[in-house]
Amino acid sequence: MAARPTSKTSESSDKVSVICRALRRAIIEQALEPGAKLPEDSLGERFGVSRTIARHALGQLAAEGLVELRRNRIAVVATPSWQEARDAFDIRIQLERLVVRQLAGKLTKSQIAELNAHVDAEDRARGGTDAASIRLATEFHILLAHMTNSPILVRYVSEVAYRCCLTLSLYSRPHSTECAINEHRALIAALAKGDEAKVMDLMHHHLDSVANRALVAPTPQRGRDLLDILAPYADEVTSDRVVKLPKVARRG
Amino acid sequence: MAARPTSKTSESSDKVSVICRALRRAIIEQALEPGAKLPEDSLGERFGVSRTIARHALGQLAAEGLVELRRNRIAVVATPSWQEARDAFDIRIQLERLVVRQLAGKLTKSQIAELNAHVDAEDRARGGTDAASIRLATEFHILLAHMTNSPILVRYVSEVAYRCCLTLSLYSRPHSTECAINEHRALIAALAKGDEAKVMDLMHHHLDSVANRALVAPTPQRGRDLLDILAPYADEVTSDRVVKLPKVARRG
DNA sequence: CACAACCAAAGTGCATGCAAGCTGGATGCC
DNA sequence: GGCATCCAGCTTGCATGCACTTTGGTTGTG
Repeated sequence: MAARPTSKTSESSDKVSVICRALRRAIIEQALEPGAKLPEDSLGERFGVSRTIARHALGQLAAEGLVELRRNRIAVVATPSWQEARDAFDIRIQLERLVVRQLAGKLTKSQIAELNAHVDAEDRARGGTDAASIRLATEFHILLAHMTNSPILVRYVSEVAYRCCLTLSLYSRPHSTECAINEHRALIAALAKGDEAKVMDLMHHHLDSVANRALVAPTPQRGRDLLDILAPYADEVTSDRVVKLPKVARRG
Repeated sequence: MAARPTSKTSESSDKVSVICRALRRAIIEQALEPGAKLPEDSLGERFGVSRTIARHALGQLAAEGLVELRRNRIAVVATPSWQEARDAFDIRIQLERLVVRQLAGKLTKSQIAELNAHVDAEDRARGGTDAASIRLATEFHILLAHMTNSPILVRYVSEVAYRCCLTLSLYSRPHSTECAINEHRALIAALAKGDEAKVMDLMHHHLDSVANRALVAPTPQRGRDLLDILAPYADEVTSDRVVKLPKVARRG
């Protein structure tokens, strides 16, 4: 039962994982929007490490699908397509059904208290920024996964939840997290009660409505497929002078 | 429509991904057993690259759960516990149910032909080494995942399938892959017929029986928790001189 | 003879340096 | 004026070098 120092499953060294955690959080709080550039030296300078470490961290995040690495190009925060977002949610639903199935009726009193405390925090954050709400809502699900004591499940649920988070910045309108809090409370109650089928259904519908609230329509306004976006404008290109391309300003 | 050169989603550069692929394959073919040491210099020397690249590759594989990285220690091929193996299979079942749900009745003729050809290859490999059989059986599932055209699903199914493969070397007896081939054929037939529920059930039971054939008993004879393994012998330690510790020979 | 401290070899942790590739603006040509 | 070309800079790709940690054998001591 040797106390495993810092290394979970992946997360090689300390400095690398610190940078990973920081970037992950920045991404899910939308401080770093999809498409934001992540040059190695800037990261290294900012975190007080060399490019080698920054590079390694970017590699890890790329493996998680949070950043995109292109050869000889600056790494950018990933920009999932609408379809990928929908797929991510479908996977997440299945994984989290597994989580609650394992947890139903098996939670200790202190665990239930912990969950309730977390939802209270979500409640308090309702007036604050969207970023905090989204992060807390995601962390609720990750907290659940942790309670399964299954490292693999924790890893996959975390990863896919972060990815879903990422899509929220892309396709979601603000203030779509409001009602999720009640659904979280309902989940806790059902978990405590211990009805497997019921709680799996609850989770399923909860995530499904989160997805539906988020992925309002398959119109990736800011999505990556700008060729398709520009298709409607293609006619006018030949006719008149084109308005200045609406190149999104990525950096303030 | 620039042809994306080699980079899929993760897999930063070429050299790194080459090493990753080679190691992955070596691991699932059991050329590298769980616990096998993977020193950075040896890898670098073997693949003709510097430690930097070998290190990066190890980082990626660690992110996939195939190798374990411990600070200041030589990286080793991962040694999942029995419980982790069971969890991996549970996750895999859910993910692959998703795969066949998306695929049921939507496969083209050429895709079905491709699947049949693969199973034929599995059949031919039946006389050969276990390693080849296991690899082909795993690749059948990954091939299915690819046909969903969902990069995320491909990634997760591949990862978890490799992890399951890894556990096969740990807990499975040889020749447990025999009957899987028929189940693969049944899956293809059901997919072609297009009955979603039926095919999901088939996949569920197929993977469940693979898991049951593989994870024969929760007795990790070669598992990592050697403290538990030695527990029964602890009594004798005090009484008589101990026989030479059965330290498993990891390297030929 | 058993045990503890010590030390050299091996291996990782990380930074730096140099070569190669991409980006974007300036230059020259039509 | 419009367009292709070229060049400078920035950024990544990768190897090497040094410091630190672990390891396992050796030596000294009770």
